[in-house]
Amino acid sequence: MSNKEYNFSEIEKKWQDFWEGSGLFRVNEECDRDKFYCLVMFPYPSGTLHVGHGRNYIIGDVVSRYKIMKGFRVLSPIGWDAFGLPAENAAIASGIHPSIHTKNNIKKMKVQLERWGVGYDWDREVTSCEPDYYKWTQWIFLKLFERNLAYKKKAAVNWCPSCATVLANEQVVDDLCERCDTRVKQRDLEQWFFRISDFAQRLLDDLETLDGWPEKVKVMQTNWIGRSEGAKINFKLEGSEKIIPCFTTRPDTIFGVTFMSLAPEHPIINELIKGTDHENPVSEFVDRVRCQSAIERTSEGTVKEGIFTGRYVINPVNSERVPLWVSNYALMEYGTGAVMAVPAHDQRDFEFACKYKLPIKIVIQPSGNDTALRPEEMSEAYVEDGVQVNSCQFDGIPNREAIPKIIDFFEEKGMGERNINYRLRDWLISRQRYWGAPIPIIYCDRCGAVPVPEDDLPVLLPENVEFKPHGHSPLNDVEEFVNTTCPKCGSGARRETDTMDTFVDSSWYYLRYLSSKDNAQAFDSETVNKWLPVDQYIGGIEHAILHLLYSRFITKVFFDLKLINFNEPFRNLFTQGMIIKDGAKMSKSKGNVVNPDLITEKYGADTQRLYTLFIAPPQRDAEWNDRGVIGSYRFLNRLWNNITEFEEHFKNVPDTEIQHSLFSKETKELYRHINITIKKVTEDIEKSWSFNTAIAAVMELLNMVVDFSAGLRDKEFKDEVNINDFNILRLSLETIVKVLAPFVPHICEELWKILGHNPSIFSVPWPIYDEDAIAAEQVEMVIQINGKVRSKLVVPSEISEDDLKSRVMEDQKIIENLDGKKIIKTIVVPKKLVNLVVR
RNA sequence: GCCGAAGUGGCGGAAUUGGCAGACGCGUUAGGUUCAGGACCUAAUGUCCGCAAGGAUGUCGGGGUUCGAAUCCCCGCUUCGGCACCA
Repeated sequence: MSNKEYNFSEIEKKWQDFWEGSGLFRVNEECDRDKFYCLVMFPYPSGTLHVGHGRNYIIGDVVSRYKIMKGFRVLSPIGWDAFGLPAENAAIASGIHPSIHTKNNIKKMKVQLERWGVGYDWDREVTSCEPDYYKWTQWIFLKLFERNLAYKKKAAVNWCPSCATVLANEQVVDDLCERCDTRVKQRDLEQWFFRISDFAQRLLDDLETLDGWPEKVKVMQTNWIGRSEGAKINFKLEGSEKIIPCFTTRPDTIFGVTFMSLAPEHPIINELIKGTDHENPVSEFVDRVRCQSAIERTSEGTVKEGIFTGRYVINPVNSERVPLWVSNYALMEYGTGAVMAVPAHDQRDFEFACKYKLPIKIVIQPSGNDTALRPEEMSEAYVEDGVQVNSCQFDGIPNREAIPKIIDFFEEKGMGERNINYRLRDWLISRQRYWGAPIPIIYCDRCGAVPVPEDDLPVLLPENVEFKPHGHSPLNDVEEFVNTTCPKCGSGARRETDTMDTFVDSSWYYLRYLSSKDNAQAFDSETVNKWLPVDQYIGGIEHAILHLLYSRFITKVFFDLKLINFNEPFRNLFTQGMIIKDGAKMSKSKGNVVNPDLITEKYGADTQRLYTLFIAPPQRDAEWNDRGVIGSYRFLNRLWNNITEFEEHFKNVPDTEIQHSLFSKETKELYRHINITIKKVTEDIEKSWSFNTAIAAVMELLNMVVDFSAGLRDKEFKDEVNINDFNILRLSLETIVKVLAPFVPHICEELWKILGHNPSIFSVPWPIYDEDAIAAEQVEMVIQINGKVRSKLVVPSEISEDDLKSRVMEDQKIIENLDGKKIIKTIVVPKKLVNLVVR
């Protein structure tokens, strides 16, 4: 056999041009055949892609091409998440305008994507920084503003000093900026928010409908939304008509309240202390605590601190006077900003009470009361279940049962009500940066914040801007941008100079692909309703909360606006694992980036694709091994050489139907394995996306074909048996080429031609296997004695149990091993094994 | 602390209604081919004992269920991810 290396660069270019020219991936949205919307998360144009990024696009391409062969009309679009900080930071550093920088990067990355042979409908390309895209991002803002889902408020927000902008909660990880790892600070600023917290329950409920999502992502979103059930209880302020409500998940502990904690930001504090002896110390405490960052305030290790206000509230159930404190562990953003403190049954309250010598009152005792709790002996709060004590009419009831009863009691007496709280906060969407979609709002002294009329969209980003990181948007300094007239009253007014979080851009792009060139609307409802939800979404786990939660939210808003008829954007989600190099995630700063261009140059795109798929199951992280690439390259060359050496025969030997009656033992076995392989590959793709094992199965088949073809080499195919043998070889090679086509499309197109067919292999239906051919006539069975393998027997697969047993007893090795011992039990697993239990 | 995932040769990984552990590939070793290198071909390759035939042992550790456990149950350990002063 020849050992040439195939000319991948010529072949790959040729077929990439062919697919582009023949419009393999161009899809007419009017088409009503079986549709399949396959979507990969669109990239941020950072400049270059590494092999780790490649995994995402390669997986998406495998799915698209497989579905095409299965007869689906596949929509596979791509675009660019093109607004964002890196381009602007580059502008500050180098003076190159972000739009130039971004366009250059897009050009480079597009070449990379094409070189991988990943197929897209480029006619649908969207770029989020282009006015014809961000016009509609602004339109979406207006729609939310109309429905009061976009609003401005002053709040303590996360400020990244390095990025010189505010960040959403989701973009702060362990008190660090998700982008640049700088420690964020708390600042009181007036900012724009989207009311995502109004959708908390729906976002939670609909997770249950997402059967095609990884459990892990659903758990993460559930945690992030953080629902807790409980009650809101009204405490009267002593000496006032005022009520201070507080939220609790443990209304069963209401009789154990011994103090109340207010968040330092609580608006009532000032009036509580005004003119009293407590005014100065409490104010000082409040000011000091408010300077701390969120993490200093809220981490578990932080020492609890507080100060007495001098005032009391009244516990509604027993009229006890409850001292009112301000403490650093009460958060204004959660619940009502006031905590009813039960030191006996809450660890935080317990620590606080110990520190300030506040009373501890037990209201729940462990059941089986041999070990009754006593306050003076407690070293930590008792947070387990038990039986109510010191709780008047509720005494003796198990606390879990008491909860609804106590809430009913509150509701009857007007003391409080059922209540649910969520951890999810509203989405902070304004950014003090240039390179984003301007928020379409105009401030007028007379009319307030006025939305830009739809007809005036887009609010264009001015081109000539000075780039400096100074903590307010560079747009502030552009007079002709800022100064405008009020759309309502016509008097002089100023534009909003903040831009939108880029996650707003990416929260709706999957809709725009369906009408990327439509100048009259963001998307066409009818078309979108036909093609969405997305059948398969593929992307990184890092978006488990951010992008995927925001997109679900925006989809629900559109649903409410009756713009779309579906509630969830992505029916199936696949999160691929990271490619690791030298034990770490690839990054420029670590210098462990593997450049795909070098791999493609040396071995070709198909090799890179094959290795990326073969390296590990796609959902798992995998270590990139440069040596491993060569194995994939060898395999493709082996396949190439085994087909091309018979090229003449494929032309000359008539391609007659295979005659089963002419099968020899070898041909029958090969025919059987052809069918086994089709089955295995199909099931691996369909059921579990186990591309690595699918490819391994094809490798096994090729190994078998290589052995088989050795016997046919140099033969002339003249008699009937000969021709039949050759056509089995032909069938096996054609099958290999077909089932490999989604993985390594270029070489398969070329080999399909060499096998004597017209292009394209993607117009060929996915092969179907013959179930009957898979059944073997003979099987090898393992013979065990006491669970240890002692012999193996080849027997007819339909052998009777009696025949099998007598064959076992005649086996020389078994006779030796039995050594006269007594057989107590015989276990027979048909077609697999026989186990003799002996003593 | 709570929730979740994972742990198998020198390496990536395979095997799940419980039934031959290590498919496939990398690496390594030996041989062939080659002026040479690479490439290619053939064979071997978990560990230990043995010239061999063969035997023992082996899937993070310890128990258990079973004729039989990588797989099921219990108790631990390690790694990774999420949440974490959210009342």
